[in-house]
Amino acid sequence: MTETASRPTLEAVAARAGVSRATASRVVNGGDGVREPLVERVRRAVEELGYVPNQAARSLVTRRHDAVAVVIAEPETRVFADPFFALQLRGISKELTAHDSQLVLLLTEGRDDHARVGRYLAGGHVDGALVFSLHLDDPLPQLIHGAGVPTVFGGRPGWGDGARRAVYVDSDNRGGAREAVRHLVGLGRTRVAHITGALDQTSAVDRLDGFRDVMGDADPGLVVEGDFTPAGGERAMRELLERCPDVDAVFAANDLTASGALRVLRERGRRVPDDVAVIGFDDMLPVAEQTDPPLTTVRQDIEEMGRLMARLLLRDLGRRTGKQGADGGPAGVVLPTTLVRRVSA
Amino acid sequence: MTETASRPTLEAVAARAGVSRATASRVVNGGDGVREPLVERVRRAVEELGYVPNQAARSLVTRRHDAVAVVIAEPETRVFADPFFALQLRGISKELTAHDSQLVLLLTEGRDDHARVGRYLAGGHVDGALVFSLHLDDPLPQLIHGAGVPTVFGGRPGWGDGARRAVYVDSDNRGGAREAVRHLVGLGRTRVAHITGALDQTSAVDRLDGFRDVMGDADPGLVVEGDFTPAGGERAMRELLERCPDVDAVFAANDLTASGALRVLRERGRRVPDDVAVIGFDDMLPVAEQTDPPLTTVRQDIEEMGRLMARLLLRDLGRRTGKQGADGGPAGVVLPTTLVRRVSA
DNA sequence: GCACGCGATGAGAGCGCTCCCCGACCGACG
DNA sequence: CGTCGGTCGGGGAGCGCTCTCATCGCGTGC
Repeated sequence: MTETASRPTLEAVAARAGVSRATASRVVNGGDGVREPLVERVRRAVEELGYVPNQAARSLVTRRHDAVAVVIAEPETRVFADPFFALQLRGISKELTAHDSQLVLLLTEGRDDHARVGRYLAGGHVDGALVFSLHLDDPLPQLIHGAGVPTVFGGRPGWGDGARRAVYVDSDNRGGAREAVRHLVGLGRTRVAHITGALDQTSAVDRLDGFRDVMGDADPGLVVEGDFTPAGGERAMRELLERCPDVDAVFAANDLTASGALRVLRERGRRVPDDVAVIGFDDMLPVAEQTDPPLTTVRQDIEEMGRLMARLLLRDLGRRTGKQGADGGPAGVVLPTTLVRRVSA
Repeated sequence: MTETASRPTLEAVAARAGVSRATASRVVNGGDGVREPLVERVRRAVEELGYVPNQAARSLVTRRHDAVAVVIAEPETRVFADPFFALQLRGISKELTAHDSQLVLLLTEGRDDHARVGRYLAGGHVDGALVFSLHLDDPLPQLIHGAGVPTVFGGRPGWGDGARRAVYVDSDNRGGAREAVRHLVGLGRTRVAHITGALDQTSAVDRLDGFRDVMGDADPGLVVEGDFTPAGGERAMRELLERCPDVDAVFAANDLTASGALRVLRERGRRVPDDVAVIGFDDMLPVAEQTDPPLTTVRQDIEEMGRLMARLLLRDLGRRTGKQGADGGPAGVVLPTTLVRRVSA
């Protein structure tokens, strides 16, 4: 067939259409300012030759790449393997595709990788970056911020001052937590406990804050630290039952934690939701729907988060005439959450 | 700081090091044939200037991109959101990173996207492609095969003839299934059933074949079609219990299916594994470890699959002197599976 | 009917890099 | 000490494209 025989160039298209390279270029790039008959001729030539622009040559002169890096920091098996990132990637991918941008995926684990990512971004291979970094002490966000690449963060970045200027998209962790806890209170529960997530992540901190917004610091014994895993949920639940046997409701930092808690509750003969009501967070379907009983939880629209991140970045890239948007910028966009009532609360 | 002020070029590095552009280039690309003192001078200049090669300019002349596309076809929520792809991506990413290649992620759903992907790959933006396509009738593999881009498939592609020549990496679905079923037989079970996966996917077909390898076609009533979902597993299990109440073992096509089956079994008062032994497939941790009882299952090393795919592709790219490896090539590489014994069988 | 103006087209200069090829320089041998 | 062979460094072309600028042709207004 069409062997690897070097692909046709703009020059070839122009020749076949009987126009100059410049005109052919104009048509390929939208065709403004070229009269209809010529446009038609060029289009046909492109078709017949199977012409595809050489992106490298184009980038060389435009300094644009139509590519965005997605950086996912430290994909420990547990974290990365949950459907979270898959959904975000879907959302991001859809939005980027709609704008003819490519998605360059950068997965990192560990310091060496950080340096590599930093170099890559600073190297100007992509127009911008979407960064997921879960840990408060992760140096990556700062590093990237310093690289001078337009960036949008997924989830509120945890670093002090700079965070204020960073653009990010996050779920309303605090508000969602409040809603969950209020729901429990509305059910008439008085001994409401919270199993936190890994507190080195902003989402865990924010959910804890939401819990406290409603419950205050009344009984510190009702807050137990978890780590977003089922095992952590089990451990925390055991501790909780020991410390406060009269607990009648648990708000778990995520669904996985809740599933662990549920197991302990069942094992100890506590009925859910009769004796103890349980609420999770995430609405991670394979988990939330499969627990026994099905889990009431706070849903966040993960895919939409991804889409929004991409949209924000693309918008920023679009109006990159001057320097940084000096308009004091919209630091963060926070997406609403919704309480999904199933059986457990 | 270092404003966006155009990044330093090779020219600048050469000037600072007091050598020619060509020499600087040689050093940047390995430094063969340049004497030590000069190498050192250039290296320092690179360092001081913070020089990063312009990939576009380089690609323009070398026709290499150091980038590989990963195509994931039809990421329906369910499919894409399971940890499967995340793990494969990890494996792929690690291998690519080790070879200084970038990972361009292409997610598709539907026909339009296919065309887009085809165009992108044919456009020569990447050196090769890693393709995941789950459905037997998916036109994508053929389309890509036709695009003339070096490709490795994830999972045995389902299309007729061409498949024979395609390079792919797969788990030993058939062998794993055999092992699972033999284990059940070894437990003394005589009425062993199989809940299949979605039979438009090669993995489901292969697992069914493995089941038949051991059980023959003895009792066709013991094979029920599922769809890889928990709901499908429930439905199939109900049908099975109705049709063959004396069933004493179930080999489910994957863990999700098994979790659905387990639920029905529990609901019907059948004890697992005492009355009915159950085995899944995948060893998808969040599921297999959380079922009640914990699931015995067939583990496949997903991350390794990804890594292997990347390695195969890179190797192929490396020796791309002539045309396709005319050595009749190693069509497929099949990774072994292992039976993980937990409680359910 | 003629001059002016504006929009459409073509020519050409690079973008930053690699790589070919020639010139120069070094050491060694006669 | 002269000359020849081998090796290393520099000059230059050109990858395919975009974009500026000059040119051309047409329409319009007086």
